[in-house]
Amino acid sequence: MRPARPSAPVRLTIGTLSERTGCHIETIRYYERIGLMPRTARSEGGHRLYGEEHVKRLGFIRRSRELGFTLDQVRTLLRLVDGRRYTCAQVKRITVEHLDEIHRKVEDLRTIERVLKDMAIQCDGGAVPQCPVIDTLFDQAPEAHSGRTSRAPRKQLPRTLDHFSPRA
Amino acid sequence: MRPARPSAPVRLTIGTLSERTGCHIETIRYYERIGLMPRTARSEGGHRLYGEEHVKRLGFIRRSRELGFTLDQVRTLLRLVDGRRYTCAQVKRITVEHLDEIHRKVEDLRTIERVLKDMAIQCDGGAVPQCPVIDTLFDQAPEAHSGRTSRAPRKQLPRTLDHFSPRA
DNA sequence: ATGCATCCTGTAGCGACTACAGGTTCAAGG
DNA sequence: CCTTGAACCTGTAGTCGCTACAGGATGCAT
Repeated sequence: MRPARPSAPVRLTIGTLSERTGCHIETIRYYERIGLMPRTARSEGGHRLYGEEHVKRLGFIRRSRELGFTLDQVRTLLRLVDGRRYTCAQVKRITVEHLDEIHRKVEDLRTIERVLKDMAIQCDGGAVPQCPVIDTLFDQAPEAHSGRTSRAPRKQLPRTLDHFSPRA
Repeated sequence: MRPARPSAPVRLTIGTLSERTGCHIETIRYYERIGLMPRTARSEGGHRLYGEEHVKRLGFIRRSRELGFTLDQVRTLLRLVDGRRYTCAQVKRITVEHLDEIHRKVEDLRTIERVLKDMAIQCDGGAVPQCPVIDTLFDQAPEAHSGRTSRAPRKQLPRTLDHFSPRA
């Protein structure tokens, strides 16, 4: 885990760091620009040079992103770690909050899945210019601010479209 | 459903259309700009004027969006409808494709949910600067292009982060 | 010396909106 | 007819998390 000879620090190029972490070069530079990764030492010609600590840090970021944390959440987590003044309670709060959001997304998507399935099941897939999906999309009015266009109670759909955008 | 007197067509302002459909004014103008909504007649002073057909069309768009179709998919659907040369088979194909993607997202999110839960469950939520979540995020290396940093088989996580971006 | 892979900075693009700034029009009340 | 203020107009920039260039400099092997 720890380098055999601390007197000869490993110097990695951005390409090597990219390979080691699976994170694109452009993304690494982007993370540096927005302050998630530190500005590193440079070679004479200005190329970035990294060490094992950067592999670790970038791994942390990437793993967090894989779990759906936003970069803002990652930033918060890293600040806590960097300051060494974090508590398990703080980290748990962020995690549980995020977990709640994931859960909500899953629920919403499953509702959408159900509605779409119901619609698709009525198609005969025929060559006729008539389709129950189109009819349903036209006739079931979306939630209006006011007005009573819908006559029958509809299946409850999520009010927002957040599942398809990066952030609420 | 149909207007009582076709000789006196209903003329709605963009604000009224917005209220009737629940779609923000800016979004309506945006849809016009990208060609999803037609350029309408204007008042003398240049204000947009809409009729019932626009309420219907915008409702279609909004409902489709609520079900997670992309604007590109909506555009395709509308083109089919507009040309009156669509078949049930075409529409069904688009729907089922979309359904598959929703299903994949649900699966991925549920995996993430499981992993996060496993992590959170190990926290005691204490005031100590030590947390299993942080440890896990640091130690479990993300998928690397090459290299054998991970020693134990990890839970399979989705390879991409598409669930958190608008489109693949 | 030469080639060429890799690196650099800076900017623009993606999707689907949202949020202004800075101006014009509309409709109602006096 | 005039004023007020809500509603409208256009155009541009910002959001998130990257990705994809363009146009050039560097690093290293031959």
